[in-house]
Amino acid sequence: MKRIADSTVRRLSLYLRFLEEFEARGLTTISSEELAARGGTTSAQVRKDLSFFGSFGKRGLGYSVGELASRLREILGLGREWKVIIIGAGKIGAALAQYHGFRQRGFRIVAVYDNDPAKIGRALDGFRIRAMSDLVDDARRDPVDIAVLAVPAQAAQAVADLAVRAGIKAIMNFAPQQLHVPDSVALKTVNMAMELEGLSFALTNREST
Amino acid sequence: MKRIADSTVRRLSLYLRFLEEFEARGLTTISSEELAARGGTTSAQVRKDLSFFGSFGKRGLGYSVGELASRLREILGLGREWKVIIIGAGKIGAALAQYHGFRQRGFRIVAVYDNDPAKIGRALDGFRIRAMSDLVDDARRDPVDIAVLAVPAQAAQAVADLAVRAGIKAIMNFAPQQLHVPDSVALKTVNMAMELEGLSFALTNREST
DNA sequence: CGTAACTTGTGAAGAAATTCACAAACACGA
DNA sequence: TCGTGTTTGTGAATTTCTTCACAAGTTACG
Ligand SMILES: NC(=O)c1ccc[n+]([C@@H]2O[C@H](COP(=O)([O-])OP(=O)(O)OC[C@H]3O[C@@H](n4cnc5c(N)ncnc54)[C@H](O)[C@@H]3O)[C@@H](O)[C@H]2O)c1
Ligand SMILES: NC(=O)c1ccc[n+]([C@@H]2O[C@H](COP(=O)([O-])OP(=O)(O)OC[C@H]3O[C@@H](n4cnc5c(N)ncnc54)[C@H](O)[C@@H]3O)[C@@H](O)[C@H]2O)c1
Repeated sequence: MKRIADSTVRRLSLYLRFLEEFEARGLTTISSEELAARGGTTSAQVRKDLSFFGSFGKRGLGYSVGELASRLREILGLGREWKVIIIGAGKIGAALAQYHGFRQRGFRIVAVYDNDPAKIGRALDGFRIRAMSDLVDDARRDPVDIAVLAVPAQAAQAVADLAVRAGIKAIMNFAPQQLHVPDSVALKTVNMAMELEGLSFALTNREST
Repeated sequence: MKRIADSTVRRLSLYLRFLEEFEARGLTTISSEELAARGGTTSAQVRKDLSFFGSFGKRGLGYSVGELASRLREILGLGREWKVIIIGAGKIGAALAQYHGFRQRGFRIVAVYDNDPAKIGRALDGFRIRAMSDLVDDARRDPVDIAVLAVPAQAAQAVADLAVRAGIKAIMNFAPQQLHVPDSVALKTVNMAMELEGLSFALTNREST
């Protein structure tokens, strides 16, 4: 199978979001043109993105909203539930643990970890915060799919190494730190300072043509 | 001037981060090769990225860490202080308001807004939470550069419109919602659920070659 | 049934981004 | 001063991504 670009996957997520909106409004079919308009892209792009995975539409008519949504869920691997742990019960970790938007999409937070003795054992939105020393055993007993890292930058690499050792296969990193993980582990880093710098660049270089 | 790709700007941010690390360690010169190794890219890429803005290196030697860092800061528009407001004093908004990593990089949070009467007037990390009705007047009196949106998705577009009306020139959006703003306003959306879906896709499609 | 109006799926063209590859510049040691 | 070993800056080649454009399929309707 051909390698699918990151940007394609990102757009598929977006399409799914729009389809769910349409579904909620009771619409049953949608054209690539309409889908493109919402997503700020072109109808050819939409069709090309989908064509990597098959042909889901009907010529002259468009796509069945429900069917395309469920095909996209399948493609994105959202048919199942993913087990997620959060490491670092600080400000960002707590916000994420309490955020219910993830569960709706099949990402179930199963535990929260921290290494601060003052936090371990305390409750956080229904979770009792667990010690880092429990992580490997816990994950061996009950495998975890994704680890969300919300620890300080200096600790991030060591924590990532531990997560890898615990058998975790994907990491979403919020620490402003470039992490190194084996190729077999999927990694995404969200660096908010970098996003702000992108805005700063845009503001600074607006006047020039 | 040629249009600079988003991915290029992103890498420049990254390079700057590494340079600051090197600077802290007291190193004075660095080669594109070393810079590339940290960033997971190639030396040619590094040199090409920089070449859009000038030639900052010395052949046979590499780049002066301090000088390149300050050139990058200039390019990214980090020479000045940017005024930032946070709209939505919920879990994510509070985490961001209390996060000191932004100020270090020249992004100064000047106010936090919310529309919940129970929250307005309360203190949040030194800020008194202000009412949405103050936003336009406040911003007219004392212009703001960037608005960070941390409100529920349903409210996001209306809040963005208000921010635009208040003269804000850049928006960083955390709501899982596609926003429409005039071309003159820079927009970045961080959608964490979409990032997770990217991991889900990677995990699902790992076995296939 | 025939035709008009749509819309998909996809090769081919075009644009953009990345990598290659090498001349030119420089440091340094003998 | 000369030769050796580096490393930059950049056109050219290559790869990747996006857009174009159109045949083919479908519906609607008289
Ligand atoms: N707060 C934000 O808005 C924000 C924004 C962008 C990025 N970040 C990044 O997210 C990370 C967390 O930020 P925060 O504001 O939540 O910080 P925080 O200090 O509130 O929380 C960090 C938590 O990690 C725990 N911790 C520290 N070392 C650990 C280790 N080795 N193992 C396990 N747990 C450990 C601490 O006990 C603490 O509970 C940081 O890297 C920060 O740069 C935060
Ligand atoms: N918490 C997370 O970890 C997380 C993660 C990803 C995305 N998000 C997104 O960030 C946004 C905020 O999430 P949260 O968890 O902080 O929610 P929250 O409910 O804790 O906070 C939302 C805040 O916005 C305020 N608000 C609501 N409508 C407003 C309006 N019209 N004008 C001004 N303020 C208004 C509310 O009073 C509240 O204080 C949501 O869109 C959410 O989907 C949150």
